[in-house]
Amino acid sequence: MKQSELFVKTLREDPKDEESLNAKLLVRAGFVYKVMAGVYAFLPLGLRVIKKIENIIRREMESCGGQEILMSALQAKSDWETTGRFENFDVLFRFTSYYSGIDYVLGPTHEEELVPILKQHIFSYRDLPVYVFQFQNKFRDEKRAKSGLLRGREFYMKDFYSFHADEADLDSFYEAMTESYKRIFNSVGIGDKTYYTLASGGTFSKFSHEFQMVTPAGEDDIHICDKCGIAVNEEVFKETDSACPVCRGKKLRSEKAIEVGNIFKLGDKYSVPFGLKFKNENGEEKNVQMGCYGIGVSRLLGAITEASHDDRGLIWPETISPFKYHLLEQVPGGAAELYEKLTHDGYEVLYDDRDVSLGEKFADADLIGIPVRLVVSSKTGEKIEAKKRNEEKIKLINYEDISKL
RNA sequence: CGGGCUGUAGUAUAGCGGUAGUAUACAUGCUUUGGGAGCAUGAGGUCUGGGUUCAACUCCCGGCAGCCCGACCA
Repeated sequence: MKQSELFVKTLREDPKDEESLNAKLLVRAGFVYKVMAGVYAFLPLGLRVIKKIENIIRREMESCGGQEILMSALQAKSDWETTGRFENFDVLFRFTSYYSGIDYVLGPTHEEELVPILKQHIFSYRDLPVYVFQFQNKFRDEKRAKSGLLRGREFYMKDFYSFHADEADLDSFYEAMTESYKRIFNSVGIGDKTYYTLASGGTFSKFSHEFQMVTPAGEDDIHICDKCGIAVNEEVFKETDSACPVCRGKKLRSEKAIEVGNIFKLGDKYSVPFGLKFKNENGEEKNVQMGCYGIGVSRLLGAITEASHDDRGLIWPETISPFKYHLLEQVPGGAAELYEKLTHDGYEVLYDDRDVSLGEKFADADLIGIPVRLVVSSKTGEKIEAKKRNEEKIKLINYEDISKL
């Protein structure tokens, strides 16, 4: 893509209405636009990152057997009354139609919508298990939105729900999903700082499990056991007499972290109020067992920003960068031919063809953070200059070498 | 939800009870081209409602908005 055609421009100054690093960088680099506190729009570059993350997650969810659907964001009050959560879910956005006086809910999560859907399809043990997932904006009326993309009132999320005939089946799927989550966080470039974390909130099992990425910008305190590689959330750490619940090791280190994923065994918490039952092999009626598995995609965008930047700007992991190559030229048209060739050969390249100084292009390239920068100028002759965003080393290379970067 | 801070061009900021300034971005022209280039010209602004005052962007009160701390966060 030609940068001159990108409608978004970078900002020279940090926005005054943002304090958190992820929001400052993403707004300045033109990845997102702040609509209001806790609500962001995704601009072309930001959306490309979102889509890359989404596709990594989608592949994993499909490999776990998940079928993608898209539920509605607008939900029925009656479904929320069925579970008793219309009254007591504290971050629930409720509103009333101006014309009809009918009450609605903006979905903060989708058990209330999905379970009635499955009631139309699940009757027999032969119908189980079922795995369903979606990507969708969620709405939560946070008392205090904060930290840029990390805690918003509207955010983009992957939510996966599993339905099982019994607890053993739920347990084994839960383990498979845990491994899938680890692969996802590795793929998006934060595997080394993301920990499988024991947390409270298990209504059905003793713990729920979070995936916590270590960062000073985080809002949770976790205790990491380097011996077995897991972490314990502060909220359950208090009850563990300072030992790792897994290996009983005593050497845990405390870190600030942000939750980037969360998996729950729900059991029959939602199948009971909705009457989601099936007949087993013996003709006995049983409650369906459920699990749910979330990843905050837009939060992940902010978290990765926090984890990967320097004082000049963003530094994208290759797998989720909006483009793989950023092509700069010294004089207008100087790299036009190379751009055509790269595009023709299938390279994903952002070509800075703007009529501005090379210095400004360097500054913007550092800010935007594409992993490989290519430059064509009077200094490069027949060669192409290549520099990685996370290295200082500059090399002169031939066209054939580009693919090896 | 409690507390604190802050609202001035697109963006970032200065200042003052009496004609609102700078940088940057933008428009036009010329000169430039390896780390946010130079000169000239031009256009563009005081969150909102009330109060005090001869006069309010400035002082006072309310509202709204943003950020931060706390509480909250299946």
